[in-house]
Amino acid sequence: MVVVEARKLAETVDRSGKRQLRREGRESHRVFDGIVERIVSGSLRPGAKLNEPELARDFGVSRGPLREAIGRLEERQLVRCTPNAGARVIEHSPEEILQAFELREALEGMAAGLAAERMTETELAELRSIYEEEIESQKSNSWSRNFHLCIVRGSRNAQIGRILNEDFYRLLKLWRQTSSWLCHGTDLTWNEHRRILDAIENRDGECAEMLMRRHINRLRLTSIRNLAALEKPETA
Amino acid sequence: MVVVEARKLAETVDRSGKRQLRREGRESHRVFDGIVERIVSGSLRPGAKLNEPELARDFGVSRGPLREAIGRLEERQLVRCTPNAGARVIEHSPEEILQAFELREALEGMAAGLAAERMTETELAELRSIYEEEIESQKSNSWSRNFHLCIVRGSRNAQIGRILNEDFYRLLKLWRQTSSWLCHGTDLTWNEHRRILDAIENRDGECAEMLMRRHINRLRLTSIRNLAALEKPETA
DNA sequence: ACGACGAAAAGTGTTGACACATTAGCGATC
DNA sequence: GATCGCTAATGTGTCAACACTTTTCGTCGT
Repeated sequence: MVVVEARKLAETVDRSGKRQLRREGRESHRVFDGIVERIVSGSLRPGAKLNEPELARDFGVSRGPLREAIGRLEERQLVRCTPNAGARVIEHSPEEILQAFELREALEGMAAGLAAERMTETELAELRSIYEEEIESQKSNSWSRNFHLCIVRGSRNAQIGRILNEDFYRLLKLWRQTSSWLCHGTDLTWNEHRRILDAIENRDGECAEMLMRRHINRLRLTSIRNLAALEKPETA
Repeated sequence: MVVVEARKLAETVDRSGKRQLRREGRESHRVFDGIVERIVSGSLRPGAKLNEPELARDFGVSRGPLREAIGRLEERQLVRCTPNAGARVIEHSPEEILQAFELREALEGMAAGLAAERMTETELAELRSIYEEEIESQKSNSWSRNFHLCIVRGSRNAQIGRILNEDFYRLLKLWRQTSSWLCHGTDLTWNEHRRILDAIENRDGECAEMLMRRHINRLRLTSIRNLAALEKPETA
């Protein structure tokens, strides 16, 4: 009896047009993407608390799908949960960020080597055009990612691509929000990119890998210097 | 009234000792681990459906935490969800598995190089004792992982370690359940391990990385040969 | 005034129920 | 006899409510 009552009530609410269930897949995905966006855009700073009732209200869902999304975020190392205290946006130490650059060196190095062997002529032309746009616009910040992205795609290795795209590049965007010492593109970048492009065009996998690893290692070392200068400002 | 009834019932159930809410963290973690165990042990075969009501009953939880666990599993690429059709254990093609070995080559190669520079004398002694146990027991299957694991730990890079431990090694265990063509340890393994150990003991990072990459690449190439032999059995 | 205690508020972890989708089973039709 | 359509059963996606925990804030005592 009670159940029937509840059901009738629910149906009435539905008929009134308050909210009909949509069939466009799962809400938890939308919420996941939304929270990722808030994190990498800086709207949710590292260390910030993820208030479940508030977020649920923001995204117009109940706490069920929201908690699903938070679980996914924790699995992706974007938030950390503490028992009975909820989730907070993860805070990475400089050491962890620099370790991630070692990881990136290994992955993008391998990717460049594979790309040199596996890229099609069409992809090669695209890579060259990306490089030329990069030079022209004199902006390596946003376009640099495209250059690297194009090479990773060309490696024909979805496993490596997934880690870089869905883990590293996402975190990089976040780190740039908060860590000013992280090395951005400089004049050196373009020359390094040119040499990498050249190696790939010559189908020289070994050389492409070496140059890519040097390129990323230089970014890491420069970041370390920036960090040291930041922590010891007496040299200024 | 109804609510009070439900509450009293719940309390009664609790008092009877059937199941009181524990404070040891979240159920979704336990369920996650449980399902991972079922997947890597072969109890849940690739392609098998994850029936939510059934699994919920098995683990003694409701579907809330269960769905949280499934979301985490999907994020870890252990299951794949299709809208309104639930989750199935992921099926990796041979190509994907072989790509993962390229990923492993990059990561473990880097890890070996870093380990050569960073391992303490204590860790080095441990690595040597693992190697010697491996020789003695003439079993590289189970111990090989320990040898590799020890090197990864010695690299002092938690980012690389996390991907290998929580992604690759977990999947490797699963793949070995279903893909007979995957290369296991052979006589060659011990000699390769010996040379890697030697390079690390000599603090020769470059050499350690090269040897580790060759080692893993050989596993990949041997697996490819096994696979080809399996698909073209006319040569037998 | 300041700190300890305790009640109220807010938040987290979990549950059972509901709306919609898919699937399986059955009978009618050709 | 096989196929198509309908119906019931099973399953997925979501929600609101509940139990317990943590935090907040007001009160009291010193």
